Order: sequence, then structure tokens, then C-alpha cells
Amino acid sequence: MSPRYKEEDRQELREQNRKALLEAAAVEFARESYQGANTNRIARSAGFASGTLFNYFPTKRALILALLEETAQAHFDFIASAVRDEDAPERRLEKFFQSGFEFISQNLAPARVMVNTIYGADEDFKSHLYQVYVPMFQLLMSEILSPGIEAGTFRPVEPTTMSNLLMIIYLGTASQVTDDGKFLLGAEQVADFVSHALRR
Amino acid sequence: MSPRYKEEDRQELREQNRKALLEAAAVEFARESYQGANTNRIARSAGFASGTLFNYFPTKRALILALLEETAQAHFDFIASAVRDEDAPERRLEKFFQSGFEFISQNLAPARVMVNTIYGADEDFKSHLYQVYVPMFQLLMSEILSPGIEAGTFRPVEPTTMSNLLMIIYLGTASQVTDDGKFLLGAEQVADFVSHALRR
Amino acid sequence: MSPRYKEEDRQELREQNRKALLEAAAVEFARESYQGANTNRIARSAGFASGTLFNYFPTKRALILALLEETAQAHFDFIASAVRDEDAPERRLEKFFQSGFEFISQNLAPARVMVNTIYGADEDFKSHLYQVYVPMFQLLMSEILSPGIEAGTFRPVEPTTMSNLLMIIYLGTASQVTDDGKFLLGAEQVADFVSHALRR
Amino acid sequence: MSPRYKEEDRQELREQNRKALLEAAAVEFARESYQGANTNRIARSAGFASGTLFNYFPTKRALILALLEETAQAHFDFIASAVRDEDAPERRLEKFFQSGFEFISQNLAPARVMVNTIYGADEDFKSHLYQVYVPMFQLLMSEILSPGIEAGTFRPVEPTTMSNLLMIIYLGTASQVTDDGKFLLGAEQVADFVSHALRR
DNA sequence: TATGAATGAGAGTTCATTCAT
DNA sequence: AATGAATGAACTCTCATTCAT
Repeated sequence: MSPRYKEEDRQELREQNRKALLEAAAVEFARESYQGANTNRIARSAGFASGTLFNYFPTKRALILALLEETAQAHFDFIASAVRDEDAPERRLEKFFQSGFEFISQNLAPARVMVNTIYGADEDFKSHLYQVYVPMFQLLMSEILSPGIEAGTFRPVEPTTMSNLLMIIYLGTASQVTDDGKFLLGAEQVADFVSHALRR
Repeated sequence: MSPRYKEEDRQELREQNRKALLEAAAVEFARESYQGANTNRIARSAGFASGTLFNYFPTKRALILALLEETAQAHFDFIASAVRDEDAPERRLEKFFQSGFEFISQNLAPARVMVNTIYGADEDFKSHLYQVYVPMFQLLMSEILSPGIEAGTFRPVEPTTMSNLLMIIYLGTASQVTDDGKFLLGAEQVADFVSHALRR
Repeated sequence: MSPRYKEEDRQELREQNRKALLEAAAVEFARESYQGANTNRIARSAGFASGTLFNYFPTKRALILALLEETAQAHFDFIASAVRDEDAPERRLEKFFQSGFEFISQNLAPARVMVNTIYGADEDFKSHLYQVYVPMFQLLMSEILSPGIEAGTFRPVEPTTMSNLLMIIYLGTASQVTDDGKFLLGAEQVADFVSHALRR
Repeated sequence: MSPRYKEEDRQELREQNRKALLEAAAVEFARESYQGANTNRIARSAGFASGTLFNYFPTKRALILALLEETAQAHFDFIASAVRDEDAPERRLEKFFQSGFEFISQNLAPARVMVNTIYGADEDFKSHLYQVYVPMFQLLMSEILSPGIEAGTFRPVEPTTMSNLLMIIYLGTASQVTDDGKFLLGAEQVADFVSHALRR
């Protein structure tokens, strides 16, 4: 009796609502931190009643975890795709910073939540994020650093250590954003700095 | 009528209690973040009743601000003193990281609160911290980078930008501490990386 | 999607709950004074959990202000309507006291809160009440005293001063209620006294 | 060994301190109401440490009771003495209001506490005050009203009722004081009004 | 007797979550 | 599925009172 296409519409609507809630959550978490965020406010600013939020996410905690996970995934996808457009390790490194900064400037609120979380107090959130970032480390290690060292473009460094360092530099600089959305340090400056450090 | 000779003792005791409360606060803030921290728990873990905390700090907010301010001051003093023991800019740069990591390893909880705050959501806390860190930036700029560039030890870079970058790298790496208090990246590794980046 | 026809019911229920809370508040404020009143007790005695009160009134202060305002309004409406049933100024004066005492005997708790407030320490509450009572003063002045003076029923007095005095006498006498709800002085006695004072 | 005059000095000092505390209490109670008043603040504004207050008054409640009692006593003494300077009942009535207003203008804070209490919520305070005011009612009844009625100066009224009414009018009008200490209605206006009401 | 820090119960307010509709 | 009022535990902060000095 219930036609199939209605089912699909419903699914799509659900997905839209979910996205709207995640976006509102990002803004709230970015402004107020996890503990300070108010789920009622999130729901309302997404255009829903307070209870509706909990039809999509069972708890406030699940909400931020979903946000972190999806943001981290998109973050990785965006960077990986950009990096893989290039072949030369040095160009790839540049692209890493370029695309990273671009992603963040286009996703200010979620990115901010990510950084707050990485440098925040909640160990559970942190370890969750680290897990999601394993592919990013692997990208850095096996698709940028190792090839570069092998090719002699980069001086021989320990790839694990160095990818850690690169992530720290990337997140640290990319999170320094003024109120009007400009970076304190540009992607080029940072990439240039790192290039110098890796040069033979 | 009030016995005068007791006055000093009382002041000293007050100072001790204040310190105890700040220490307990650092541990709590480090573990739970500002919003999640519980003032009752802080007071109790410092050995006091809940109300006593507010005889020393008028609000929870004032408590963390005092903690941040005093930590940042000690942080700067420790690093500045170590840096100034050296003359050569390159040695000073090493000392900056060395002493910085040392300070943090000896002040894990307060340092963690500082980093959480710098990368946290509360803009008021942040701007408070930035103000207290002005001397640290000046140390980097006018006592390490500029002399090094002038002496030809470092390649010519923009000192403001670079001191920003150095602080980001320092805080980012020094805040990566495992549960048992070990750094993910050692001070030497970080100093070495930065040296490479600044070398002519 | 939200069922529209329920909207009215909900509004009505909300209004009922609000009234219940205001009534409970009146009783509590009358017994304990503003500062001594306990919002938890108010909510519970109205049949709600403690937090519910704050779904209706943002603060304890807002609660008493709403109570004062609505009570004063009803107070004025009741008296004005009774007074305007009469034409002769002397009869109007009688009606003023009669209906005033009647209102108070039927609204003991709220009336008590009003009088406590007028003679209380909180200047903000007081000035709030004075504003709400402007119409009452005007009723006394321009619908009772002035016509009476013009008609020669009352001796010539300054209407502003006299309406102040009348309000003081009215509130002072009407607030003297024994535990079982009887007035120390009856409306007739008071009206009679005032009549003598105003007679030519 | 301990010389007698030292004992007296001590007693006198104690009395001075007590008075200072009562004065400070009057100001605080007048501004904040009983429940809102802060004993620490009272002690400090009288020049003492917070604990000292409790060497003079066992509880906050005892403090206000002492204040009320002594104020009411002084109030009565002042008025009674002035009234008894006159012989004619009509002059005595005038003197009652005159001296009453004078007392209040010279004792603004304590008087305000008295009025707040009379029209306040605490039944225990109220009955305490009523007891202390028995002499004042008797003064009105047997030294002003009854003689006046007997002499034919006043029309025949029920003295108990009327003395109640007079007290209400007196307290009501005398408590209407602007911020700069001026009465809304002058003693003469009030006395004049009452005279008209009592005239044959 | 004066001091003032410590106490801890108590209060207003917040908010994640539930659930009847 | 969406609503939004109700819930009540939890939290920060206040303050009368105590008491060691």
C-alpha cells in the first residue's frame, strides 16, 4: 500500500533534518564548548522543538560524537582528494596545507569544535577523534613523507614523529582564525616553513 | 586589641590555602574542563568545605582566571630565565623548547588548563591569556629571532609571524602528553625541526 | 505537522498552570516575605516540580512582579467598576472603601503581598507598584475628590495630597486582618471617618 | 585587685559597641529587609569583625528584636513627652503627629525597619512590636481621645477603634519619605485632616 | 573580648532527557 | 515523527553561626 517513493522522501527528509541539527550543533558547540552547549538551543536554532533532537541523536554526547566523526571524515576526504591530485611529494605537502586551510575556512564552526576537542579535556572524545584521524596520519606518512624521503626530496626523518608534528602544526595554525574568518598565518607561510624544515 | 604578631602567620596560612585551592582547581579543570569542573569537588579535594573556596575566589570564573594568570606568569619566568642563560640565538631557541617542556612536565595540570583554554571556546579566557603572554612573544621576537637573523644564524623571516608559529609548535607539541606524563615528541626533536626550518 | 487543533488547549492549560503558580506564590510570599520565600516550595505546593516554575517565570523576581502587576490590575478593576456604579461623590467614596475591603477579603494572600511590598524595603518593587497604581490615584482624584469638591459635597482640599492620604488609610486599615480573615476596622467605620474629615 | 572603675569603663565600652552595632543593623535592615540583611556586613560597617556581632546578640533574630524594642521604646518616650507638654486634647493630637514625624525624620533607618516590620510578613516580629506599642495606644486612648471626647472637643467615637486608626494614619503617612528625607505629607496636613474628622 | 576563616545547609536556576499528545 | 511542558538532579554561590587563636 505505501508506495516506495514515499519511503525515500521520508529518508531524505530525515537526512536533511539531521544535517540541520548537526550544523546548529556545530555553531553552538563552537561558541559554548561541549559542556556549555544547550541542546534545547541547538534544536530551536535548527528550527525544531527541543525533543526532536533526541529523535535523531540519543544523547548530547552522541550528537557531538556524530558531529566529530562526520566532520573528520569530510575533512580527510577533502584533503586526501586534493593531495592525490599531485604526484610530487613537495607539491603534495603544499596541497596538504592549502586544502586543509581551505576546508577549515569553509567549515569554521565544525572545525573549531574539532580543535577544541583535540586540545580539550575529555579523553573519550579525544581518543574517538584520534581513531578517526588514523587515515590522515597514514596519508601524511605513506603518501607524502615516505615517498619524499625515498625520492630524496626530504631529508631522512622518522615518518611517524614527523606526521605527528605536521598535524600539530597544521591544526595549530589553521585554528588561529580572527573573528572575521581570516587566518593569522596563511597556508603558504606554514607550508613554506615546513618545507624549509624538511629540505635536505 | 587584635594581637598584631599573629597577622603575618595568618597571611601566610591564607597564602598556603590559596595555593592548595589553586592546585586542586588545576587538577579539576584539567580533567573536567572549565564548565565541567565542580567547585565543591575542588574545595573538598583541597581539604576544605565547599564554601571556603569562595572566601578565596569570588567566583568560579575568578578562580580559573587567577590560575591562568599565575601559571602563565610562572611559565614565562621559568622559560625567560632559562633562555637568558644563553647568548647564542640558536642555543636560546633550544633552551626555549627545553625549558618549556620541562616546565610543562613539572606542571602538568596547570599547563593542560592553559592549553585547553588557548584552544577552547571561551573568548574571554583566551584574550585574558593572550595578554598575559605578550612578554613571551616579545622574548621570542626580540631576544631570540631578531638577534639570530641579524647575526645571520637564522634566515630572514618575519619575526611576528615566526614567533606565533613557534608558540603554536611549542604549545601543540608540549601538550601532547601520555597518561604517564611522557611527551609524544621530545623537546630535542621539536627544537631540531625548528632549527632546520630557520637555518639559512 | 504539529496538530493545530491542540494549540488552544495547550494555551489554556498553560494559563491554568500559570495561575496555579501565581496563587501558590502569593501564599508563600505572604507568609515568608519575598526574600524568605522558597521557589521550590511554591512550585511543589502548586503541584509541580521545582524546575517547572522557571518554565513560566524566568526568575523569582519576575514571579513576584507578575503577581504584583496582575493583582494591582484586578484590584483597580474591581474598585473602579464598583465606584463607577455610583454617581454621587460621597457614595463613590463609600464604595471605594467597601469594594476595596471586599477585594482584599477575597484575595487575602495577594493583597498582603501588595501591602508588604508597598511598605517593604525593595525600592524597585515599590516603584513598580506605584506605576501600576497611577490609575487608582487618578480614580480617586478625578472621579471622586474633584467632583465632590466642585459639587460642594467635600470641603476644598488639595486632590493630590488627599488621594495619597486616602490610599494610605485604605491600605493601612484594609491590611489589618486577623488570622481568621476579619478586619480590625470595618469598611464603614473607615469610610465614615473619612467622610467626616472631608465634610464641609 | 581589679579596680572598680575599670569595670565601669568596660561596661560603657560594651554599651557603645552595642549601640554602634544596632545603628549599623538599622541601616542594613532598612535597606535590605530582615531576610536580605547580612550580619557580616552589619558588623563590618559598624567597624567590627563578623564574629563580634554575636558577642552582643546571640542571633540575627535577637538583633532585630533588640532594635525594634529599643526603637519603639525611644519612639514612645519621645512622643509621650511631647504630648504631655500640652494640656488641651486638640493640641495633644497635633503634638502627637508633630513629634512623631520629628522622631521619624531623626531616626529614618530604625523607623523604616519598624514600619517594614509592622506591615511585613513575620508574625512573630509583629506581635513583638504590638506588645511594645501597648503604651502608645494607651497614650492615644486615655490621654488624648477620651479626654477630648469628655471635654466635647471631639465627637464621640470608640477610643480603641480610633486609636488604631490614628496609629495607622500616623505610621502610613510618616513612612512615606522621599530619598532625600522629606515627607510626602507634612505632619500639619495629617493633623489637620484628623482634626476635621474628629471635630464635632 | 575581638578576630576572621571555616563551615555546610540552603537557595535559585539550568538543562538533558522523557513522554503524553 | 514532532512537539514542548515537566522533571529533578546538579551546580554555583550565600551567609548565619562557630570557634581556635
